[in-house]
Amino acid sequence: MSEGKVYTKDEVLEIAKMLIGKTFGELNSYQVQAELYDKGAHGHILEEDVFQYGSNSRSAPDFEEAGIELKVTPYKKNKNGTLSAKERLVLNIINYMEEYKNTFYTSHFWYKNKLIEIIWYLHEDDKPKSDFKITNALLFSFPKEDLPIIKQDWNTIINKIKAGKAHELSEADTMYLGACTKGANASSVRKQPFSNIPAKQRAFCLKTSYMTQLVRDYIGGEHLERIANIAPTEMTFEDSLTNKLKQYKGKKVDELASMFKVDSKAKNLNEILIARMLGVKGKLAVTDEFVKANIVPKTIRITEKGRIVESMSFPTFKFTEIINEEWEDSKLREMFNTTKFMFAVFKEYGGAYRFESIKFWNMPVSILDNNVKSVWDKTIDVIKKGEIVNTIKNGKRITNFPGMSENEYCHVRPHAQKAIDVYPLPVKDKLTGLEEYTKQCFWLNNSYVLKIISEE
DNA sequence: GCATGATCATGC
DNA sequence: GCATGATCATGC
Repeated sequence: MSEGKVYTKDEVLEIAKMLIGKTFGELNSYQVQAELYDKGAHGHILEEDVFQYGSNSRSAPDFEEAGIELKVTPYKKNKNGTLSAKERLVLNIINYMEEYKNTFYTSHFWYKNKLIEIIWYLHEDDKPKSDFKITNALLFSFPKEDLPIIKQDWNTIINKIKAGKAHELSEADTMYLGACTKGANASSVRKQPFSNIPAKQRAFCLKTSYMTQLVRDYIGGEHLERIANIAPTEMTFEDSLTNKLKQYKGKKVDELASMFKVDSKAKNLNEILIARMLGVKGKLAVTDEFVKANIVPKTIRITEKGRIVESMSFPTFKFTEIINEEWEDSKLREMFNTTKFMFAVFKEYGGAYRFESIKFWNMPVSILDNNVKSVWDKTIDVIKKGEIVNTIKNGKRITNFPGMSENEYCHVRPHAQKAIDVYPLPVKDKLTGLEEYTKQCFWLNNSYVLKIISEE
């Protein structure tokens, strides 16, 4: 914002209200600008804060007197009719050298973002931007049930800076408030206070998953079940869940099933049991907290011999799409970079599987950008060269895709209903002449998952 | 026993 | 009909 009028809170809200129902094209018109100007809204505000998405570099909130930060952000309608945020909501840049000196309530983050006027517009793929329409405005402050988690997230980020690990920050470290990269490119780095290693420039953000649920809640009126009796005040969210589950440690699966009156033949029995142990009636994966934080629950069984039998699968990739991706914004990197996992461990001893513990985990950026990337690189190389099948032995096609024995962390393997369940190939496979191939996906090695579970 | 290709089962 | 989480089958 430049020189000029000081706006009160009411005036800001009035301006926002007048924007609803207008397209960006209309906002650009002289007539609408004049109309808004008459009603007390300075045309300049629209120009700088609506059209430029409030991207000023001031440290104060956009409307300093009113204490309001203005954000304009897109959402979209999915094919199945649901709504989703199109992006994370990027907030202020994290000043590594200064922010750690504060407490949450004296932080720069809180000063700038405690009150945000969120203006939503509907993004439609097939339309020019000038036709996108502003549909909703909300004066947003963090809901009291979310605030404890936001505080923890802020602390998690600050603690990593204090530990000299700003360069290891990942958006998936936290639940709602993330530290996302922000800069012209990956080489936008800055100094950090407790290490000589330059760290990527990052900004606080409300994660895409958080914004999606906010859109569904506020615009769509869809509310989700919250995890019962969990009030993460002093304890972290993970600790409060762990604490709640402690009483069930060592209980046999069938004991738990009868305790919670769950049909013990259910295929996803262990998943249901974890939900019930936490007091959740529906699915744990669609609780308010898990959805907002993009936490994916995975149940894991450890055999009597201390082994996880199966590796962990992920969605299939399309051969024709993956070869056109850049690693930095590839689907695989995006998934591991924004997803937190909750491993629920069941251990076999005394002749039965028993509940053991849970563990939250997200992939360290260094493993993602080195080891996982190399598997991804090799996969693309194999597809591009048309060298998928190496040999055929006993009717089975032995592939050149990176296998489990080549990499400590992950591998590529079929993931389909049948071998004939295929995706097209961009390049004909040299040995077989095939133009399509059995669907594949990236798997986390069972040995790696075991290592994660075993780490203190 | 384990790596790897292949397939099952469920739910949307 | 297919995505996804889960699991089977076989040969080295």
